[in-house]
Amino acid sequence: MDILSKEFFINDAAVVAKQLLGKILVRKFNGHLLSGKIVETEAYFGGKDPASRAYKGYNNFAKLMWDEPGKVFIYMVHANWLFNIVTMPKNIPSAVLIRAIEPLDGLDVMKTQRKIHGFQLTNGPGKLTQALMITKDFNNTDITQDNNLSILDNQELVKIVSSNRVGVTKDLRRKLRFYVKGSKFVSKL
DNA sequence: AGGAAGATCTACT
DNA sequence: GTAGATCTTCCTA
Repeated sequence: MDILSKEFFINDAAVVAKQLLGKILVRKFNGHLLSGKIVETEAYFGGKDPASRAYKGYNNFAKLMWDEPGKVFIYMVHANWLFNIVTMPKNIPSAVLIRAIEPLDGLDVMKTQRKIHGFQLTNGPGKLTQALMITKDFNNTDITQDNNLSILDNQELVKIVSSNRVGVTKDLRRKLRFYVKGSKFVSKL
């Protein structure tokens, strides 16, 4: 399986969000290999999107959304790191939020990272960053390069369900949340 | 210095 | 299932 190329992310955020479902997120950490299948994503745009960090125009905080496709964009919300990947060519603000993965490798390591026990390992944007040790340190790194964080292509076909985004009151008309149908690892049905 | 940020957990009905 | 308190960092005043 190959690492997703930069071209993969030069596309509409909603398109990339859908295509990311079923792909494998890989995190190398301290000699361990942690991986999981992406089962839930959300698309975020720029000025037209009230729920986006880029809504109010260019600012220091969300400036990475204007950066090159494939860049990692991490921000803290309510004591949780949220993991985004920038899409679209440079200077067009847009990104995909990874909301949930299905754990594949390194389950035991993930469990020790997460504070609480049980099966709720990676079924939420803040939970998967905890489990995979993704922090602000990854901001601005290129996910299309071979480093400690990358996404592998996967031929597996998944059934995609779209819905409204989670936790967003001022949402757009479009359905911008996507998840794998039937997966038990999504944050919410 | 203050506030806002669209998540998580716990405790309840 | 839902609701409310609280978590931590960064930006802007």
